[in-house]
Amino acid sequence: MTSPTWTISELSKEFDLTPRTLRFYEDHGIVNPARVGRQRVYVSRDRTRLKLALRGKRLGLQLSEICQLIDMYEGPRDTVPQLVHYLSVLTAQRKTLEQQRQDLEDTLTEIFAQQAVCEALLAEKTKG
Amino acid sequence: MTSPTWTISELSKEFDLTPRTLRFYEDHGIVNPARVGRQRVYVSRDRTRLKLALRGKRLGLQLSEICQLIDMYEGPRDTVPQLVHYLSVLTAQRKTLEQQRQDLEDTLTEIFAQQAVCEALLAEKTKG
DNA sequence: ATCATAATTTACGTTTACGTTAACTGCGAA
DNA sequence: TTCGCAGTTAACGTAAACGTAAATTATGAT
Repeated sequence: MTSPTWTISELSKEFDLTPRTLRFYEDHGIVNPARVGRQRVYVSRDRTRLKLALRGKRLGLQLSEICQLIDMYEGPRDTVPQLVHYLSVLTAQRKTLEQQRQDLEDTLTEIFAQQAVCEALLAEKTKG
Repeated sequence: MTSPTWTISELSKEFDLTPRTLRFYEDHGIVNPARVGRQRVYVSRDRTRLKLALRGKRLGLQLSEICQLIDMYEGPRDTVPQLVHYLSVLTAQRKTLEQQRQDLEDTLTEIFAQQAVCEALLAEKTKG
C-alpha cells in the first residue's frame, strides 16, 4: 500500500481555494509539495498543514504567524532553549486566543440580545 | 454638567492607535468627530464605536464589515423589511462567530496539550 | 496526430489598512 | 515676536494576500 497524494486541483476543490492560492502558500512555506516532472504532488503532511493554516485564517491570523506556528508544531524540541522558546510562543499565542475568546463571547451575547429584540419587534408588528 | 469629549491625541494614546489611524477610520465612517475650528472633537459615541471597531479587529473582521455591523447596531428598525434584513445579517454573523469559537476551542486545546508536553520534557531535561 | 484540458512559470494588477513625508495653521510659552 | 508643538489636509508609499493575464508544457481522449 502507498500513502495518499493529491493534485493541486483536487486540493483546491476540496478546500475551496484557487490553485493560485495553493502556489502562493507554497511560496510562503505553508505547504511543500513534491514534484513529478513539474507537477505538484501533495502528501498528507501538506494536507494537514493546509488544514491548520485555514483554521488559522478563520481566526484572523496572518500567513506569517500561521507559518511560524505550524513550523513549531513540527519543529525540533531537543534542547532546553528550544523548549523554553517554544513555551513562550505558546503562552503568547494562548493569551491572544483567550482575549479573542472573550471578545467572541461578548459579541455573541450582544448578537443574541439584538436577535431577541428584533424578533419581539417583528412579532408585534406582524400581529398588530 | 457637560458631556465628555476627547482630542485625537487623547484617544490615540488611550487605544494605542496613531492619529493617522483615527483619521483613516473617520474616512471610513467608523467615527465621526465634530470640529472646533478645524480640530476634531470626539464624543462618547465615537469612543463607543471605536471600542466596538477594535473588538471587531481583534476578531479578524475587515473595516468594511465592522462599519456595516456598527451602523446596524445603531440603525433604524422601524419597518418590517428593515427588521428582516437586520435579522438575517445577525444570523450570518452569528454563524461565522460560532465557527470561529469552534476553531478557537480546538486551537486552545492543542496549545494546552503542547504546553503540557513541553513542560514534561523540560522537567525531565532539567532534572536528569 | 490533434485537440481539449489541466498544469506550469512569470509578472504585473488590486484591495485593505494603514505609514510617511510635505506643506500649512493655530496656540501658548519665553 | 519667535519658537516649538500639536493639529490639519493632501498625496504618495507599502506590505499582505491573493487575482489575472500571457506564454508555455504535458497528458489523456478521440
